[in-house]
Amino acid sequence: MPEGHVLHRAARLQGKRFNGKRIEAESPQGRFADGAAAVDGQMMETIEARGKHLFYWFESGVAVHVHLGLFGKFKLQKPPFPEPSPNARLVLSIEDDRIHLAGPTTCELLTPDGVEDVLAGLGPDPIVDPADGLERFAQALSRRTVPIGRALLDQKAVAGVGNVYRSELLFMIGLSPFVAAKDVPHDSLERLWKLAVEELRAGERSGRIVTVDPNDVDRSRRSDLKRGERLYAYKRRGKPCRRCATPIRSSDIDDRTIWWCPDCQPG
DNA sequence: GTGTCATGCGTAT
DNA sequence: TACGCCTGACACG
Repeated sequence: MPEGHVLHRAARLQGKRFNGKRIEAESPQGRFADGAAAVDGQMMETIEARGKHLFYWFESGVAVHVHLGLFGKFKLQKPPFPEPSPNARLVLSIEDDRIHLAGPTTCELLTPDGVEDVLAGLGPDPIVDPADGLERFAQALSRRTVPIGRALLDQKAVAGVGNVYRSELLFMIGLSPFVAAKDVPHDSLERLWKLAVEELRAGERSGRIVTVDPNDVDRSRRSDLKRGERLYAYKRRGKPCRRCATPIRSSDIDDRTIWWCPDCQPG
């Protein structure tokens, strides 16, 4: 589930194990062989996430930049380590832990300047910039005529929100995805930002996206929610809205599907 | 077994 | 706007 929370969680959990350790790096698949060779045997200094991007910083000052795209996945493995699958782009090992990365859109070696270039293309990250991000978020949207549902996927407006969160956040504040971004009232943008902060944080902590209020599904605790009970709108086309029972609708904006409740999100 | 779809995004047209 | 890239889960027969 590679929206921003996944990368922040990976940075935290992997960092706990790997920071300050000398690592072995290899690319069984071969497509990152040169990069793996360049960092093999180096000390891992820190692991940082920003939006949907992850950076492994090494003692020589270079960074490995990973973007999972739609398919990429990390696995954390413990000894005895299984044979790396042949499609593993990158495997980072220390004595007691191993990071196994397969299917990323991006896995590249960058200089600090290269990292700066990536970061320059990103807007505020709700997890990194909870307090001062709102102003930049609102500014980025203030002149955009595109629908808010589309603008939320623009990583330059807000870094880390993906297709699940955009449907869920808009449902939660009762805003139609089709309103032009520039026409969204400031107090709605503020609620949207604050909710993004809360929800991405919750996702980072739990490792899954759960937006429903337990009262809306008749369960006592969020963590008890089963698959299919955790979201309000995403992938629920035709199913009754959890708040008003109107069938959830879906449509495409720029070739990505968005789901919404026509009654709770008028417009 | 085969086909479809997906939590993303860059590039070409 | 369309396509390509990359993998895995699931529906269907």
